[in-house]
Amino acid sequence: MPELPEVETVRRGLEAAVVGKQITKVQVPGRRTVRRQSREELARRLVGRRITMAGRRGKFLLLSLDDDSVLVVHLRMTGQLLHLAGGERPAPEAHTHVLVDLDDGTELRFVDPRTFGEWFVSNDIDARGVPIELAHIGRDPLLEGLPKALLASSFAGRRACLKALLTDQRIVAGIGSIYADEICFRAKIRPDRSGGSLSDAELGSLARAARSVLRAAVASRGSSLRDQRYRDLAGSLGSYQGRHCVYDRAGEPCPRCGRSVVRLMIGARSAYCCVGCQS
DNA sequence: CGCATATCCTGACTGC
DNA sequence: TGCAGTCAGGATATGC
Repeated sequence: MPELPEVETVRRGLEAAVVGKQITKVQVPGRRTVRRQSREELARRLVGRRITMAGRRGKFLLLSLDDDSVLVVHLRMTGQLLHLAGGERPAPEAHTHVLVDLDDGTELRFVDPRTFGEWFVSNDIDARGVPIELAHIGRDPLLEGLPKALLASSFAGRRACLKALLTDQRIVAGIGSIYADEICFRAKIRPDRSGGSLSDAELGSLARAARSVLRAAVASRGSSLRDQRYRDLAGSLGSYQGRHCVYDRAGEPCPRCGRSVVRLMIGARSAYCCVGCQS
């Protein structure tokens, strides 16, 4: 659910709130959030470190530390990273799996009901500052752009449907279900088309649509759905949901042609589109 | 290799 | 009102 625009909004919040701060205490009550190392090891590697940079690659948050390691955080479906002001110490809400105290008296909390989210500390960082655990992640459309040629070479000969390819993080990093549907709508292409069937012009439209949808969504601080699960660091909702043209709008009129938006099933997953103006 | 499917998990919602 | 069933969809493991 948190996709590139939501994660970028959290990253910007982290940049303002925690960069330059030192970690003084780490508690990991959750059993599932830290999986690649022990909870004790994660805590040991964080305490005493200063946060030097807040980065992002696709849907992964990257907090660089002053010993050249990187704290990697992925929100997955329901993860929330919250920053509590100094002195503000309410009892942790349910499903709070990690608590990090900072030297300015503020605190970071990770809340994640479905426990799919993940934290780990990596020591193996490549020349771009990306942990080797994320080496398989593809191009980030905001950081590195999304040229038509990349889509053309990645989609050529592929039978898999466009939505599956757009959400394949090895090709393009950061697009999930919401933005895949919105990007396909803007590009006027059905999400159930096979990747290999797209024309050169359609690949161009898709690349342009991806850039403009993602940029607009970042400007609106991401999308908070009906469950209001996605919130930024301060707990505020995004507003891009008000601009969704098709996602979760089955039965409502297409804003472009007026025909009813439909929900397709691609595998076991939903895809929303307008069959009137997407082909 | 490509592609589809199952899996992890909780909470919101639906229908009886 | 309660309760079973369904859906949500991130990434990864598996089966073919």
